[in-house]
Amino acid sequence: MSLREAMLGLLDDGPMTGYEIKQFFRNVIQHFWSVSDGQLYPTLKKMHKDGLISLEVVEQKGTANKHVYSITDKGREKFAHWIREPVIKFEELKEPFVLKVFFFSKLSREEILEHLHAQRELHARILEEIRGVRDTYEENVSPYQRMIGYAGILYVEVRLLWLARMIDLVEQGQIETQPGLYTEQMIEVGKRFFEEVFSEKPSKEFRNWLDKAKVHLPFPLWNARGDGRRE
Amino acid sequence: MSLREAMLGLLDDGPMTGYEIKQFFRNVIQHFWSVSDGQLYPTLKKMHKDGLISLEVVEQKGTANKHVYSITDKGREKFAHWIREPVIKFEELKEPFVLKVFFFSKLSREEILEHLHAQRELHARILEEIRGVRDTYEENVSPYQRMIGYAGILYVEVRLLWLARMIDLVEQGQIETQPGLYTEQMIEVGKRFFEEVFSEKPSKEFRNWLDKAKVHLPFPLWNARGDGRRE
DNA sequence: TGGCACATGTAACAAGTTACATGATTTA
DNA sequence: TAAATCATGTAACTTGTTACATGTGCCA
Repeated sequence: MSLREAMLGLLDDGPMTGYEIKQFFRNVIQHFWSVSDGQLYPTLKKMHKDGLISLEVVEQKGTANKHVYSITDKGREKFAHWIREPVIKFEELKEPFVLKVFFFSKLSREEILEHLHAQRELHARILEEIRGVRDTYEENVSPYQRMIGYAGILYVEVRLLWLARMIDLVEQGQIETQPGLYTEQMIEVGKRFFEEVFSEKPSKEFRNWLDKAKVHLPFPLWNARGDGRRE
Repeated sequence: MSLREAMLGLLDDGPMTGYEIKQFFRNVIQHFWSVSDGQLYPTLKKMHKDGLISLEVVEQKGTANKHVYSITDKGREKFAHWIREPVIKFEELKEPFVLKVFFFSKLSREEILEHLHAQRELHARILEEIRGVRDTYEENVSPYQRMIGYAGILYVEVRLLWLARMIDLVEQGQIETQPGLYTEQMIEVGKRFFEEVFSEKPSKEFRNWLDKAKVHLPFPLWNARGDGRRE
């Protein structure tokens, strides 16, 4: 559980109520890390019981009393230890959608396209939302936190690219759905796709295809200015 | 839980023992989806109890008896329903390492670099392993399964790029670690980095930087042939 | 007058990890 | 002779989800 550590990190900058923490998760790190009430409040309670945070109840008229939590020395120590612990585990691509792709050969072309289009629309929507969050909070976060926002956008764009390419292949009938079928052509097509993504000079056809697929590169993210220079 | 569905999908192609399923997870989809014994065997047992799979015990001398499972009509129906269900949930970046980056402003430059270098080495190692798996199994999987392999490589490469860039910024002192500090310079630097990643013509300096950072673009993955054409 | 913002929770369940347990055969 | 492979599991625990519960004040 890193939720405990995430909350300790927030409380390290000053006292907060559960509701305020909840709002932070909902507004600022929405698509990167969400928490349910059913996890948040019991976790705070347990952290209090364990002496990681202290509690001050602020009486309110009309609505439930505010529970203002502050980090304790023990909590600060726990956080300091956690943040320095090396990360040795690789995060897997353990996503239900990817698992469905794994078994796509069991579906018809129409069913596959339905899945792919729905997934593309989902990601396009999320991308807009992430950009909105970035625009709203960009000036209030640390440079590292900004790097996470950029990474999120980059990941979603890469996913959109992958989806758009699969849609294209399926629509053109270049992926055969017979189980276990292996076509030389498919490998060629797949290799060339990934070859172009990061190539120095993507071909004109590839750029046209990107437009057609509605993948917007270069993105609004970096407001391409075309001067081609770096720091 | 999609483990149940993953196993139904495998058993749909023929009977397997728990051990064989375990080997499949370990060898073929290692870095994409791993399972522990403590989850695999009890899940199979529960699926059998629920009538999704049937069991035939094959007696063995010397070692534990083999439990050969086959999919039932009920299981096939369940799988057919699951694979057609639309995916409406966006997968979050809920990774402990990313959370640590979120709080990097609480660490010293040296501690940050230690984290970043360790993470880069981890990902470089995983990339080699994924490539090894791909080379071994490429000809035995469906085109869709191959697309997942490519996606995995692409994701790890993007992560490596992100890490290399952060290392560079921190080493050059372009990210200040004072909490909450906001520098115009940092935003410029960050924007330009992401501008170049997908640009039509990355600058020579950027390409040199990629070499220095040991991010191999174009990668061995697509064995760039330089003819610049598409199908 | 219906819903949203505020503010906190519980209970039941599902999913997943870790450590432990057994025991023969094969390979280094 | 140590350890890896084959082959199965249990028990305790952690983490996370979903649905439900309570109640005021404010805005359209």
